[in-house]
Amino acid sequence: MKGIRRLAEHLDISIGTVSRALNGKPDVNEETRRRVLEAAERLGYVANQSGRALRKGATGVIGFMMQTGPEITGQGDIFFMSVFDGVQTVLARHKLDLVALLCSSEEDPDDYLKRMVARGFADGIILSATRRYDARFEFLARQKLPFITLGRSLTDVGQPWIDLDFEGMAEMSVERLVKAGHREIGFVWPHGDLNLGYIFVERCREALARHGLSLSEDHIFRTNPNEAGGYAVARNITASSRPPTAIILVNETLVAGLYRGLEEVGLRPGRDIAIIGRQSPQARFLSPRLTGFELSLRDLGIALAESLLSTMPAYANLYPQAMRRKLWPMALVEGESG
Amino acid sequence: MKGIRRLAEHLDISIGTVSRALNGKPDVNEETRRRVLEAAERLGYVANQSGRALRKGATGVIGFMMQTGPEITGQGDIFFMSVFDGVQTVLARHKLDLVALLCSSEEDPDDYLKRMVARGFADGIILSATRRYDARFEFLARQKLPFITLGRSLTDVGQPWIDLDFEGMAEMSVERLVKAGHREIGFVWPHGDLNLGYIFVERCREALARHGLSLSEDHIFRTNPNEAGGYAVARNITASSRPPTAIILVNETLVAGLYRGLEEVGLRPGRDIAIIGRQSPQARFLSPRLTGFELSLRDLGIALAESLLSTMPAYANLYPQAMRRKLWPMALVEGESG
DNA sequence: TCGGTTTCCGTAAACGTTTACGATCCTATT
DNA sequence: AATAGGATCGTAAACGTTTACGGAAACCGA
Repeated sequence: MKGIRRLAEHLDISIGTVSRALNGKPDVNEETRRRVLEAAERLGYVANQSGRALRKGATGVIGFMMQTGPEITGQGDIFFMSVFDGVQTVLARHKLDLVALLCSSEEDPDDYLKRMVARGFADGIILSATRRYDARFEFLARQKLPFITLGRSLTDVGQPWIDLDFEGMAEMSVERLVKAGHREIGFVWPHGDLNLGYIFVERCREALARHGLSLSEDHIFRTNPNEAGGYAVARNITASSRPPTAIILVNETLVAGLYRGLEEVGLRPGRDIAIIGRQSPQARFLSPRLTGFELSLRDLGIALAESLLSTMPAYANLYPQAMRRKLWPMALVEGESG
Repeated sequence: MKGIRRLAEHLDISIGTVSRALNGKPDVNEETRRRVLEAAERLGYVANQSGRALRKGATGVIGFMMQTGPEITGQGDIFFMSVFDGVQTVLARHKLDLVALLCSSEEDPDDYLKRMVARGFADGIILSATRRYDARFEFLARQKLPFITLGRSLTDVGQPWIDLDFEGMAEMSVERLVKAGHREIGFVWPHGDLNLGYIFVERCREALARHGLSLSEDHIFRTNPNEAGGYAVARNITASSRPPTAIILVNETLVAGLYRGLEEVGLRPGRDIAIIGRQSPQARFLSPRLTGFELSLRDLGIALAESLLSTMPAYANLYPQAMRRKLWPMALVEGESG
């Protein structure tokens, strides 16, 4: 005898009443409810996930899809750990759990998501690493599964999203560098089809144009979004026919490699070449100190969760004013690098 | 009409046969099986996770428990992404999926694990961030749930484990530094109750003793396992009454902060103070180059998965020779820091 | 031709919950 | 005292699978 049946037998009441008591239904005597809760606590009973999900059609789980593998796509590492923490503080209020759906680098993300959804794993999904065109959006919309994306895409099915304000970052970075006299500005654009790169470069191009400058293609340095990629950029800069005097990094994952590479070719950030990037726990301890954009990852996680819940029928009324779509602001923290 | 019933109706055969066909049972005509598989593919049918788990008592999911939050416990960031990738290559062979069970920094890990297990989430668990005494081991053993730990603990319930060879690292580091003439060696020990710190410091003490040296308590620098923690250590070193001439870091997460801190107090690694740590993607681009220990994270993940499977009745025969307990070797990669 | 196998498939029970429905008892009102 | 209505609980169906069991047809050897 297991599960709720055991608990019911132990208390000598029916399993229906036990279930109602545990789920806070109104039609159960308060004294009985107390007894049930007490016994459940003592026997360590927790409702079996599969049985409950099967009956209710809801799992109580929110999935955060992310890619695994040595070369992380776009955002780095500790980035997610902080966002998760924010998401969870919201989910915990509703007894929802967060799990990371880990798509192997060997599997197609679209296939992976399909499998997870068909399995009925999660009641809601958070998508990251959004691509220029992202079939996952359409798929989830067809499945009528609530989801939110961390990042935009040209594929738009009307779902809520939150994205970092790369537009603002582009404008401010260019503005700052031009004002400091730079005319040859380089842009580091990670390989892959992530949408953020397109947005960023495009807005940089516009900002340059406003000053009568044009963005030449050989000032766009495409590379891998990791330290090795940053290292490679340093070489490419010096090999360039018109070496840029300033570099803007849209990613935060490769700045350490870039620093190292620049040092090896005798360029010191802030003195010989200006660098503007993104702040991160790692970047805080670079030398010379990085000039870059910063944001609260935990708050971002909170906003993501609240927006997602606001699209889920069961929780929508609790978050009436949650933001549906938002460019998440980033603040420039001045260092010595540019 | 949904699920397997829809598929069966569509093919005009019984749901029993459909299920058998999909699950590769022998007693089904090959022609029928082909039709079923083809139709399933075309309609995008995947068995519902809850229904299947309820009936089979198995979920087809392996859980990897990890803590979230801005200060990661012990191992960093990209560390896990690489390990995951290794785990998944093994799991994929058996159509098992890996999910990360994300324990919020606000919740007690023991409680969290209990909830996840009671829910019946996973058929097997991989535990990381093992503590000096870890109640999770006993709990999982009582539940008879297969699990493996990445890390040891004084709590030992006979489960398989794989742990980095901190013993070897301690011995080799001390040996190398003593040979280079160092007599005052400092050790960075992250805050928290992770077991690895105890093992490491103890073995260092023994290695020192072999050379007639003793490890004085004020040469043990306890700090947070992140960059800020490394930064703080630099200050504490100079404030010490007998400043060490060499430092060994058991963690890989704080070396960047330490470098920065040392620079600010005018100490250059490799010239003014020796540093031995752990290699990582980030560390590869430090300057001066770090001397540190390196390992294949992907292979580690593969070994973890194979060992776990070998303890699960359904897969045990496939991995008869999987290692049950293993100190995972690390190789010293010489840099310029020590 | 006939009994015995094999091959294939349908039926129905089970997994652990939740919840609609109805039954029972009690209280209050007329 | 009769009745209405509320409070509380038990019963049983349903969720979507898998699988033990048994039956029907086909096949095979004597």
